[in-house]
Amino acid sequence: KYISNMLSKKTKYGLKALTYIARSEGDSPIQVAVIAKSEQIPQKFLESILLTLRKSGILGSKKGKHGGYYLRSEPSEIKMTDVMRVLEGPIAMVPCVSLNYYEKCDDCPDEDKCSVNKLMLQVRDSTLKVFRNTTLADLSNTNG
Amino acid sequence: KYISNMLSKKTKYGLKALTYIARSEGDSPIQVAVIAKSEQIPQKFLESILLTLRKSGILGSKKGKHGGYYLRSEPSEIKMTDVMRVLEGPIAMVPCVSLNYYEKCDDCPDEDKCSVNKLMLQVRDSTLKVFRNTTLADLSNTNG
DNA sequence: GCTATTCCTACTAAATCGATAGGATTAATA
DNA sequence: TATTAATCCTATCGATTTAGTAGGAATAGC
Repeated sequence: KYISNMLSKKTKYGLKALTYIARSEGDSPIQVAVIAKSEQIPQKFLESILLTLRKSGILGSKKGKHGGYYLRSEPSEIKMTDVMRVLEGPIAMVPCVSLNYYEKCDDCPDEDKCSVNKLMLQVRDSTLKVFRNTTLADLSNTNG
Repeated sequence: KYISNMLSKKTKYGLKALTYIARSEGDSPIQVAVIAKSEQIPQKFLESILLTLRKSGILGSKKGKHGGYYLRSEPSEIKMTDVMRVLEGPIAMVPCVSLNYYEKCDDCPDEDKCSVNKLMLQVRDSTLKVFRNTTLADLSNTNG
């Protein structure tokens, strides 16, 4: 078995693109083609990802010539919890411990007695803590 | 999109089965059929899962009549890090932050400058912390 | 009106997941 | 020794998801 890559390419590309935009913050929007080339992301794929981010309200866009994408808030205001939920979906590893998308497991009569539930609750909490404490500003401040 | 269920059924079933075995600790091994029925897991699927756990050394088995599976260590000695690695694979969300299965990302020239890397490193560390601090004994002590 | 850009819909190849099928092997016991 | 009950092994399969690709419509600037 190869390495399981639990983070999808979509999310990875999305994070890289957001970081790129945050670093390029000027007055004019950034074009998909520019990001795609710089970050080595298939352009058409990136288009669809940025579209998702725009629909979720994280990015804004401008059409036509000299168009592109821009951040709708300051990087320091953009939390990873929001970004990850848009790109990757619920943060919980099982629906029965999800804050925003809770669902009962059909195979589990009693959650209080479920060992999986207890374990995954801890994982969710610790992951959430990281995402809540990290903003896009932290990502783009990576120095190099 | 439906709820993303990042934890596979395999892992979920495996954890439940291990918990069941830990709780039933007597002198005789536990049969697949018994666990499958009690935990509502497809028997044939469970067979393959327990086989994996046996091959990894977490479970032992006895063939033939009155055969079955048993733990090879005390529940308090069985760490979730090991169990999760066997069932779900590497704990890291991206190969480039994996302790045991490290691989460089082909699309990433410099890891030190990579924003995704830094974020996922934190997630890995916090998840690892949970798995290191939890043993099968903790799971089976869930009272009910 | 030309051109550069986002926006939208649909399709596809490959991989993975969640099983299922069918039997080989082994051990207890009558 | 024959029967039976269990693990062990290999192969297959349908459904879903992933990671794109294709093709063009809509829009804005010049």
